[in-house]
Amino acid sequence: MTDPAAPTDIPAADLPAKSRREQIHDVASRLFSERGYHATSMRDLAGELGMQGGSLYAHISGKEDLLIEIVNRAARQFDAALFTLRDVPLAADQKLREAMQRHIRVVADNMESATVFFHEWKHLSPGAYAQVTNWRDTIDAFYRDLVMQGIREGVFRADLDVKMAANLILSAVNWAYTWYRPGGNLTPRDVAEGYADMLLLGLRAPVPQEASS
Amino acid sequence: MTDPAAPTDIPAADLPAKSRREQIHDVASRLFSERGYHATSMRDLAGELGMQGGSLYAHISGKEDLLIEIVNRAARQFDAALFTLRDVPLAADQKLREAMQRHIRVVADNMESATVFFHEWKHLSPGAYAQVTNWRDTIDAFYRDLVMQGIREGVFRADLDVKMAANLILSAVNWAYTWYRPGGNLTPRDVAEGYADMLLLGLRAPVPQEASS
DNA sequence: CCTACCGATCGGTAGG
DNA sequence: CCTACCGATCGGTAGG
Repeated sequence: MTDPAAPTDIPAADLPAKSRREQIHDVASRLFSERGYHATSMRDLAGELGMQGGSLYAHISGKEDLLIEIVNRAARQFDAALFTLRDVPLAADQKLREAMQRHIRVVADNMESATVFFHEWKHLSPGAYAQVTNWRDTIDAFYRDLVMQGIREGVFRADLDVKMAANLILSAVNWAYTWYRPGGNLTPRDVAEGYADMLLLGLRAPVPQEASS
Repeated sequence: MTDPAAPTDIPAADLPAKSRREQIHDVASRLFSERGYHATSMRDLAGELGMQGGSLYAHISGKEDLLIEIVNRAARQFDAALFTLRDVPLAADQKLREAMQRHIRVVADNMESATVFFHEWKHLSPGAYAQVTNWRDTIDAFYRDLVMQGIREGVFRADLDVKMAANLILSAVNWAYTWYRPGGNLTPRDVAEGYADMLLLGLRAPVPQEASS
């Protein structure tokens, strides 16, 4: 009948068998990002997975642990993307391009957990909350160091306010979680390159040099 | 006894008598911004005002009406700040400076309601939700028009992607709600001027023109 | 993973 | 603005 070599009962390559734990994590990311942490009930979550509310507790220890894991995993993705860049010998403008590209890619590839990360971390209990604020400080420091490097090397304007420049860069890459649409016509790379061009060169047209024609 | 002209029993100028309705609105803005809409109970709210949960309903008609009013009031502030600027005859770069200053001022002067606005509008029921998305579109359009004006006038680079430029500007002014601290050493004007300088001129140091000394 | 249940708390109302 | 209450729903557990 059908080709005996056809692997019809093997999961498609893009659908590797996910552990139940992983499925719960994914659905929680989606629901928390769409409705918010407190507006999502454990029964909502269980319903989407075709099980009863109480059954979730065979796989997880509590609602907050789900939030902690989503937030921590997002934080680790940003870490992995940026900190390998710290000591790469690139000029500051090139390093900024690369950092923005990686940063935006993490946001774009994880829109749901990024949204949870930015909106729901305030609802963590003190321990996990403190971890996130510390993490945020290290990301801020990464971009401030990058700006300082650029000034030191003469690649960036000497009169930049380091903190404000870092804030401006962070605004651009973080705010993407509010408007980026993964299926659209802009890749994360397009956004990062466009943003980096505008940030590095400015919006204003260059003053026309007296043309020597 | 005391100077009869001294208005000692008149509320201080900075503490005008606020209606109970207004007090509820203020406390709700604070609690919703700190804890989120769904994590704030009507009893929390009443407790901060020294009353019982049920008593709130003598002044308001429901929890969501509070959220709607906070969000709508914030939207109206942005409107009032930006739309009076639409037809002002300023060059695009100057208009951008002014718009950013006004936009950031609205955020800075209303940190709590701005936070509620950006985080909680998704929890509105369909009618109010649609109003907010429409409003967001008009703000986007304002900045896109501004960028287009600048390109048309030759003030901005001709190769700008209008949508991305508008997004970058919006990122800068909106993200301020996450880090600005009203008591700090930066006024909204400082932030707006610094951001506008960086956006207009770029972070990169000008290429050294062969000095004609 | 289900059934059945726990105490706690929710937004909101009735009647005063 | 309070007391007392409503039905609904919450996160989580026991026992299987």
